[in-house]
Amino acid sequence: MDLSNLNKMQRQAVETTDGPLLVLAGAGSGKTRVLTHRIAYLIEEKDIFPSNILAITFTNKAAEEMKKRVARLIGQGAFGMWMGTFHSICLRILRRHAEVINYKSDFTIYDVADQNTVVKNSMKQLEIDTKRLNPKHVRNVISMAKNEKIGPERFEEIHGGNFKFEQYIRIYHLYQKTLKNNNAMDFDDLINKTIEILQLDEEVLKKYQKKFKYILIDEYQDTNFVQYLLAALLSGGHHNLCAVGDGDQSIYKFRGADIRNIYEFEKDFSEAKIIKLEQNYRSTQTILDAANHVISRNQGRKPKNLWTANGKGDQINYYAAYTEKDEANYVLNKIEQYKEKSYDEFAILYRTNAQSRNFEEVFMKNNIPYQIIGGLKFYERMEIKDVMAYLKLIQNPVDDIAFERIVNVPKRGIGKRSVEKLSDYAEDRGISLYEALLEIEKVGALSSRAKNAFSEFREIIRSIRKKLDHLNVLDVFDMVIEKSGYLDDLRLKGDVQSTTRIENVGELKSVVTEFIKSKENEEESEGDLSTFLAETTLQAGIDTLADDEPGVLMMTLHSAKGLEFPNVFLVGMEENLFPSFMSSGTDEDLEEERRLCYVGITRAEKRLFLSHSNSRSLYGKTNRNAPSRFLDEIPDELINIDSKSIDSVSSKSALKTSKDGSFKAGMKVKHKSFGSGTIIENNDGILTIAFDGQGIKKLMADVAPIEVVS
DNA sequence: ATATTAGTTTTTTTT
DNA sequence: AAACTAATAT
Repeated sequence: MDLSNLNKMQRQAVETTDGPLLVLAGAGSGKTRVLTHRIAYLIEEKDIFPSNILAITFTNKAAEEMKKRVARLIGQGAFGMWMGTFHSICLRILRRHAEVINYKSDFTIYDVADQNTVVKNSMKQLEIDTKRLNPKHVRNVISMAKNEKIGPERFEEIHGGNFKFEQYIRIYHLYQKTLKNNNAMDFDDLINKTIEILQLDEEVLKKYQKKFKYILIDEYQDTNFVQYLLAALLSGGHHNLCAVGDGDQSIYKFRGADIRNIYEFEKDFSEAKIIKLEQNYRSTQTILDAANHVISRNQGRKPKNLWTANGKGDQINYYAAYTEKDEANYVLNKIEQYKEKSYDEFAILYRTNAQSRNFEEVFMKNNIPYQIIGGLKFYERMEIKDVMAYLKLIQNPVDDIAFERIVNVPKRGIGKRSVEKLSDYAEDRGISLYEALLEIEKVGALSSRAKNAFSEFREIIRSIRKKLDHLNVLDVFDMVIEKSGYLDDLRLKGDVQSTTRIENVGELKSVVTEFIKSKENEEESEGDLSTFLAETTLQAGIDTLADDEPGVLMMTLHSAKGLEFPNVFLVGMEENLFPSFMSSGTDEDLEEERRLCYVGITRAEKRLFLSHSNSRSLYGKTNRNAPSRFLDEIPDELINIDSKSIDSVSSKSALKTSKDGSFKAGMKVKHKSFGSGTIIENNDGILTIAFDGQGIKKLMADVAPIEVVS
């Protein structure tokens, strides 16, 4: 095993194979390189079977990438090695041992939207007003409890008698019961239930402890309590647990991640060794200096000394935009200025998904290829959720959430009232909606007309389910489309939106086709419907990144974790936006925002561009935000101030005057009451003008009292 | 049962 | 500004 291209610390991290090991890996310090070499080293030098290794990554994409790199190192695939996210690893265990906790192994996974529906339905049943108590908030309370391994009973023990919590307790109980009845698990259950299996069944625990002789966990700073618990359980016999992470990059507190996991690793695992990787290979000295200065403001951190042998490189560019459009144009101009080979050398990182729109518009207008990661994900679109609900119901007929979603989609004359009647019938008998549907004739409350409509729906599902054993996923998909009449209905509507939806359903079909192709060489059970449904539900935004379609990448700072790009734009560096107004409450929240900023800065290899906009619209209102405090935390000498280059506005798309060609961006003008200012944009005769000391106004060119000064 | 309208609510980040 | 919800009309 050739370790000559590793530095001393990296090599130590590879060779310290036994016992608990924490690798504190600063940004860009070659962490993935260490992990892949470590796995290769275990296999080649220590003669460990790949099947005895478990490696947990943060995204499926990272797992795929790492598998490839290990294969390259050892000259063949590491067959039998378990590598994936906590959720996908747990899923594999759950499918095998679901019976231990009285679940059927073909359970459905509920995503956040499904969870919200369950919470809402539960609240309705309990007659709790969803106006007075936000279901999304309740979902979060439940999820946070689960992250701490607190089930409904324990939750009641802790909070019982507390008036404020009475409702949470009742909802949580019903929520969990509903999931069980629907043979479904939410994201948190995947981990919790796996732990339950291991705790309940000594033999299963022993089996996996014996199997996973070496365990590696990446991004350890973003694990939560139950994930820590799982790691501790699995490594219980041998303690060969290698955790890799960086406390300064912990950015998932809102999801239950606990930064203490990494800070207290030594306490949790006795005789743990700690290795620090402090040499950065990614960024220029300038970029690293900026990052170090920003993160040093955090009080609750363990100091470290991240350094690089790279040269100083370019200064960091800073631009104060007038408007969001101006900011987008600035980015566009810089991309054209610095582009070498391909557009994927650039990434635009922002705090919130909504910010992608302005950039998208500018790129579209100028024919620049781009990819947006995350946002409204493919699988969250209405039509995709509809078709998936058909598949889910066929796979798991007791899934009432899926049932209710599609019972009248496309419209077949089954109204709300009829579903309620069916639901009452089912509830009285303690059966699922589908089971009630099977005996629809016996549901007295329904009119014969409603019964007919219901039995039409029943035949769609039943006929496909009957043949399920002989069909592959693609066949099922085709039958769903055909029998449900879903596409026919969309075609009939014929509007633009329906056309897009038809295209999306078509794209889902190619996803199915791809899925079948990718599982050709696997065991039969790996390519079945329940695997397809689970894999798509557990997909991260970044997992959909297409490497073969080079374009400017746009994503949130969260999605950018673990990635690197030659040129990075950190946009929307404004107070209230970044740091977010939601997190300006406590120091702890603010420190997490600062870590997010640190993550953003350290994604950049060569150049970093920081920008903010004087005006920004949110909620249909235009706001003015001060520049982000994080900008002040970067030393001035590292920064080059890009002039408020009016050129950047005028050179491209912004200035195509049609109504009044006499007003151009950059012109100094005078207004009767607002005084002097500069034209930012002339959009079909609507002028955007930055008035000195008066802010930005929009005025009509042909009626406003404006005169050109120069 | 469904289409239309008016009123309301929302965006922080995600497996 | 867009998307969701509830009330009202067809």
